[in-house]
Amino acid sequence: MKNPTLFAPKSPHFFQPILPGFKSHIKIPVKFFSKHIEGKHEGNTVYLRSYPSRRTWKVKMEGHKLTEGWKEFVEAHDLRVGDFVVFKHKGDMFFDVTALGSSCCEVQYAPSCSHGENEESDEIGESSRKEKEIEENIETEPDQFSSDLTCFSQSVTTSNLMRDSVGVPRDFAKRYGFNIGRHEIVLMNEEGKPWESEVISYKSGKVIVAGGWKSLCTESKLEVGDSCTFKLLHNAKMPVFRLCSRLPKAGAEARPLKRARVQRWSQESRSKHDVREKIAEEGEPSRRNRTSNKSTGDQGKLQQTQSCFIFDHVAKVNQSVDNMGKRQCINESC
DNA sequence: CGGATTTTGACAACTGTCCG
DNA sequence: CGGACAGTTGTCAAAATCCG
Repeated sequence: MKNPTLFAPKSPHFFQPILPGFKSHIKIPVKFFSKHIEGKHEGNTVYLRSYPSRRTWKVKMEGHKLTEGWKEFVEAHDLRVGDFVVFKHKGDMFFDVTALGSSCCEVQYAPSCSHGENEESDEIGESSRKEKEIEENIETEPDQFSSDLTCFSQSVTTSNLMRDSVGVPRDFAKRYGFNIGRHEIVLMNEEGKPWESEVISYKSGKVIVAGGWKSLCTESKLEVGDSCTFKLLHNAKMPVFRLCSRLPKAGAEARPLKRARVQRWSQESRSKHDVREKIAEEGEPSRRNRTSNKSTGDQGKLQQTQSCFIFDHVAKVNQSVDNMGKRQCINESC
């Protein structure tokens, strides 16, 4: 399935999602690091350049982590959880950096007076980001979702993991027509990794997302008791349920939110989970804990389908990069 | 190749919780 | 307190896989 029209980019790229705890450091993918950096460059400093700031940021590299100076870069560019950052290696440890919002589009910065005027300055200005992406800043302000009708929250439970399916709130399902029939969708984690899935409605009125859930939880390190929020994106061929926020067990418990119809943090199930999780930990006699002996074959199929979606996603990122003026293939993913 | 076995998907019933 | 809703669990059928 090699496309002869594709070729390796002159400037190797990698991209990284902005995840909780991102301010202290960001990791360079090991593969990228060993291929393009390790042994090829002396010193432990990298230089980050960004289009909006038009200045160069000096960041310390410890192992394959960017540490000192990264925080300043993050703050200057108002990077938030759910964003993606594309690093284009221009050589000599210089990276052109592009920030993509959680909608997979390039982050727009208000044309502040800092542009041009600040070119010589060390300050980028406020970088006040255009608030056209309403799903931003999800980790620190979960309440903002309560007004965002394109979002819904669910908890990770032993049951939904076991069945590889997760419920969809009725109101949400109704609003977007998922309450009738079956709908192919894409589940996507914070890093943009997609899983083919389906929304299925039952006669009883229950609506579930079937398939991909377990894989997403595994890949995204979501554990039983964690609560996560999905945002519906309609900008693709099929609806995308993108994981845009997560609350670990402890954090979730600390939020006594009132029950809401669509936007809820599933407080009730959380308390249930506490009990059930203990049972699970002590060895739940699961009625469906038989291990699949066909998993290998199915995984092969799954990987094939996933790779198509990943390709789509990379293409999307490419497009955003392209918008900056130069088209490059991203062949170094994390 | 075909029967036996295992796995998975689909649905309904049950149960607990919340809100009006 | 009852209705609505969501999570869990039981059951069954179909599909997939194994194995002689």
